[in-house]
Parts: sequence; structure tokens; C-alpha cells
Amino acid sequence: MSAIPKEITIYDIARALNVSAATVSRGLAGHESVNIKTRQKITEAAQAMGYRSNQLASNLRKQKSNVIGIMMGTLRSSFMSNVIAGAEEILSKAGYNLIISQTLESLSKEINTAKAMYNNRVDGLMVSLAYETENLDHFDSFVQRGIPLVYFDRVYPHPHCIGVSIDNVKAGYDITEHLIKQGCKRIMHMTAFKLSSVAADRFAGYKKALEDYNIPFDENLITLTPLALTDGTEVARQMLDMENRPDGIFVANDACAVSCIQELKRLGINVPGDIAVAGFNNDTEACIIEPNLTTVNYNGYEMGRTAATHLLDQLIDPSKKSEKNQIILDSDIIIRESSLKKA
Amino acid sequence: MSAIPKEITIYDIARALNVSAATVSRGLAGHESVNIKTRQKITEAAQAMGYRSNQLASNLRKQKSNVIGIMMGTLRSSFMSNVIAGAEEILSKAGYNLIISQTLESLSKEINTAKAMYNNRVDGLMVSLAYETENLDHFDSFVQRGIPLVYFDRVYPHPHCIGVSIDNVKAGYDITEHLIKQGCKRIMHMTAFKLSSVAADRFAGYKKALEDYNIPFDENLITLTPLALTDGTEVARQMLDMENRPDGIFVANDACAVSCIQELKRLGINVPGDIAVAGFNNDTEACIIEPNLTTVNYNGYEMGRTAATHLLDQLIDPSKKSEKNQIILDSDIIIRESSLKKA
DNA sequence: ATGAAAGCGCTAACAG
DNA sequence: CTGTTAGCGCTTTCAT
Repeated sequence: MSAIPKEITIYDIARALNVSAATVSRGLAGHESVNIKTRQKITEAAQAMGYRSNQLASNLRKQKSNVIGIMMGTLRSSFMSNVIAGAEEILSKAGYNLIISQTLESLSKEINTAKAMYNNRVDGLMVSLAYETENLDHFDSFVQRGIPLVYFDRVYPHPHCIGVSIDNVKAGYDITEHLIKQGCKRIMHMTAFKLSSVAADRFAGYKKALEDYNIPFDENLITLTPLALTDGTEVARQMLDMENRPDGIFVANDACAVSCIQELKRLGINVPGDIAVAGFNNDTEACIIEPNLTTVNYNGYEMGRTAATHLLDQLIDPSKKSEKNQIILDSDIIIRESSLKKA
Repeated sequence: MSAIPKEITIYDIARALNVSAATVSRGLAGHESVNIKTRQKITEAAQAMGYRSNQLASNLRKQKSNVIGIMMGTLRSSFMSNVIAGAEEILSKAGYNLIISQTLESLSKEINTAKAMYNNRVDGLMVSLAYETENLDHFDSFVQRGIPLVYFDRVYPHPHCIGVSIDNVKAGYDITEHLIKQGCKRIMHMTAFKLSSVAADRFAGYKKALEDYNIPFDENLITLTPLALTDGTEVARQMLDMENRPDGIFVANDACAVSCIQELKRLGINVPGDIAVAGFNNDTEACIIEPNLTTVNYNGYEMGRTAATHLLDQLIDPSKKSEKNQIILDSDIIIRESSLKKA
């Protein structure tokens, strides 16, 4: 077991080269005002002596962590891994590190995580809200301090922050329209218990589609739950018991749509024959379940890149509040067997 | 536009309470030696004054970043998002932050990323190696400094570091055996150009299975490529041109297996009828492609948790080098249509 | 083009 | 139980 070598500091280099620490600091930073030959000597000495800059000291001095935080309900989804991949690419190019935290959809964990990020002095934050979240008070500290904040995917409109998302109204409309065109007359909608703006938008799209196709809106066909797996199962059972059974359902996320299909099958209901099912997100499960799930797909990678880019813009020029602070990305519906009544 | 409020420091609190900064520091840390009443006053004042601890200063003072780095080829895979989710859960509970970086499978990016992590003074590192990587020299600095390092998934045996992976020999064996049992006599194997230990192990499993079933090993049935998407396409074409056409192929990753299937179909070859195909990883694509892909599945979430736990163990007690430093997790093959010659 | 000196905010000996 | 003091290693005025 060999001893751990001592850390080299700019003072060591300064001593070795008979210059001041200030010069070494400037030299390593590639400062123009330092003589080119001195600069070279410094770089060489640093290399030879095995120097590594101490970011911890630099961070303190500059009051800047060079870290961007990103938080979301869960990162166990292909969508989210794409978001992160996109954000990481943009941010690492700009010299920032990305720290990640999951809220596991809990508001209290979201509050704690936000606080932790704040205390860790992230230079900026990207947030996709937890299902439970109903207001943005716990992010006020960021706004007050002028720390750039970008919401993505699960956004709430906020006057001072950018939001990057898809057009959930349109997506909800499109998928409902698809079900209608498959011949569905009584379409259930299963959405989030606490109506986040995302869920509310999908709901609005659903309503609008019914309206446009002259299908009466029926309160009884709406189920509000936390969209857990068990909720899908539960709703499947409820459907069975309804006097006027629905012939289609639009569920606001895939996980729930999948558990719903599973239970329907268990109960002997044919999907899509008896009941057509559509989800939202195009998660991995969507193409594992039999029949494969019709759903809404959107590009997480682009969303990550877009959100990160806007964050950087603010970091570079805080005054430049972009005019439009709600950015809408494209989405499209992917039609699979779970909704195809007509071949 | 309101002015940004001044940051409160422990000195402000000290002044307000007429105690020393040291006492405030100790009080906030919940140090037993501080009078319980003083401690309470301190916490209250901190709260009231809007204090937040400056981690940047604390980090410098303690020479500890409280950050764990994790790096991998790409995080755009459901497997990887599960690994990260698992690691994040364990690490955040222990008070660590996770910073993420992708190498995009490039050795030079891996070297740079490792250097960046090192300079950023991560307290520990989790690494899944890039395809290109052939040695671990660029991680020496971590070993020398005694910074805990855990390899996961794509590991290279390293005497001083823990590796968490699956038994790739066994997995390679099992999937080859499955193809044999489906009646395949001439099974190709497509694997990584630079034989990482992971790829080498899968290859070894393949060979062993052939041996056990008395199928002669044929050098011509082995293709070494970087396993890019285009390589799958290319190999599909090659298969068509072979005088003695193979009746099965085991590809060392799913992405490549999928592109191979796509091209085979385009060329009018029936999968699995003419050629059975098996992949590795159980990525999202595996159940999008028609026919769905037979592949090897393993639990990224568990792997992330395991790797993080071992990292923490070392962080807590650096002397406690675990005896076994290669940890093997379970894996299993998932049989889908792409390999089913017999109903 | 370089140096001197101060300080970012916190923690940990050490002393009392 | 609390205070004094001395840095952690770097950056940045301000001088020269």
C-alpha cells in the first residue's frame, strides 16, 4: 500500500518556477497578459508535477459551482434517459456538470430535492414536476436569486421561467380523434388525480375532440387517480361493472394503460375488439404488452437539448429573458394494435 | 426587477446572536457539544434570516465534494436509465450527489471525462467502459489517490477495483444453446471489434455451447465490428452472399441485431424461418422490431444499486477492500419470435 | 508582464 | 460549552 502523493497547488508551481501564485493562476487560465514563454513554462511544470486544479477552491472563490441540476419524477423511462442524454450533451460541451435527482413523484421529496440543489448552489436547474405538485413555491428561492430555471415536460406555466413541453391539448385531441375514427362512441379518460397543467391539457384535448365529433361529454367516463399501476387495474374492473360499458379508453400514461390492458384481458375482455386502449409517452412497455399499445410519442432527446440550450442562454446573459417562455415541441401518435378496431 | 438579496453567512448569524462563527457552525451541524438552547437559537435565526449553508466553502474546507461521478457509453437506453435510477437512490440517501457524463463510446472522450471528473474532485466514480477502451490507464489517477472506483456492466478485470457485471460467459452460452435447440447448425456470432472482456466473455460462452453440442467452430462465422447500426446492415448482406448460408446469428447487442433483422427482411430473408436472430441487452427496440427480438435481459436497477452500495462501502471504510472484487449479478434470456423456429 | 495581499465561507485544532 | 485562530487553494483587484 503506497502512500498517497501530496496534492500539488499553484504555490508549488510558483515556487518551482520562481514566480508568484497569481502568475501561475493566470498562466493556467491562458490569460493573454502573461508572457507567452512564462505561460508555456507554467503549463509544462504543471504537467510535470502532476498538478490538478482544485475546482473546490475555484468554485468558492468564483461563487459558482459549474453544476446544473436536473430533477424529475423518475428516470426509469426511455423518455427521460433521452432527455438527460440531450441535456448532458449540450451542457458538457459548455463546461457544465449535470447532477441528477429523482423525486419519485412525491411532493415532499421534490421540495427537499429543490432545497438540496439550492444549497449545493447549482448554477441552473431543469425540472420536470412530480405528479403531486400543485404549486411552485418551493422554487421561489431560485427565482429570487436569479438562478435560471427551466421546466420541461411536466410544466406549470410560470411567468418568470421557461417551460419546454409538447402541445398536450393537441396530443390529447389527436389520440381521442383516432379512437373516434376507430368507431368508439363511449370513450373513457383516465388522468391524474391532481390535475397538473399537463394532465389538464390532455383532458382539454379529449373534450375538444368529442365536441368536434358531436359525442356528448359524460362526466362518468372520467377517472381521476394518481395514475399508479394499481389504478389501471382498478379502472379495468370498474369498466366491467358499468351499465353502459365504454368501448374505448384514453389513459394519460403508458404504465397505467398497460396495467389496465392486463386486467381487461384477465377479465376476458377483448382489446381492442371490446375496448380500444390508448396511452401516452411511448414508454418501453408500450411494445411489450400484447396487444402493443397505441400512444403518443415525443422526442425526449430534443426536449433535453432544447431545455438545456435555453438554460445556457440565460446563464450567459441573464437579462435576455426570451420573449416566448413557453416552448412547444412536436409530438405524434403511434398507432399500434391496442386501438385498431378496423384492420 | 427586484434586487437579489444578500447571501447570509454564519458570520451574520453569529453577529445577530452574539456568539462566535464557530459556535454557529457547530450548532448548524447539530454538534452535541453545543448547548441545546444555543443550538435552537441558531437554527431559528438561520431560518429567519434566510440562511443557506455554502457547500462550496464547506467542500473546500473539507476537501470533499460530496459528489459521485458516473460515466458510460451512452445513457440513451432503458438499461442505463435503470442503473442510474438505482445508483441515485442509494447515493442520495447517503447524502451524495450524482454527476453524469456520457463517453459516446469514444476512448478519447472517456479519457477527457475521467480527467474532468478527477479535476472536479468527485469522491468516487462509477464507470461502464466505452467499446473502444482497451486499457484502464486513464483511471490510474483515481487508484493512486485512493478514490473509490467501481466498474459496472462493461468491466475490465482490475486488481484494485470492484467490478459489477453479469456472467457474460453464461449468458452467451445460454443464448447460443437456445439457438442450437431451435435447430440451428451454422450460427454466426457478431461481436465487438475490439474484444472487451464483456464481448470476449460472450464469445467464450458461444464457443463453449457449440463445443458442448458438438458443433464445429467455424472462424468464418465470426464478425468483428464496432457494433454500430450500419454494421448490422452490412453483416446481413454478407450472410446473403455466403456459400454456406448460416441459419442463425447471435449478435452481441440489440441495436445491431435489430438493424440486422431489418436488412434481412429487406433482402427477403425470413426471420426466424431462414435465419434465427438473437441479441443482447433487452433494449427498447427489442420489442418494437418485427419479429420481436430474443435477447438477454438483466436488471439495471439492481446493478446500479449494487455498484453504488459497494462504492459507499469503500467511501465509509477505505481499508475494507472487499474480498471478492468481481460481483456477478443474475441475467436471463428472453425468448421472443426472432429465434423461434419451432412453434 | 508580474507581484502582494486580501478574501470567498466554512471547519477544526487548540485553548480556555 | 464557547471563542480564537488559522487555513483550505484559488482569483482578483491594485500596485508596480
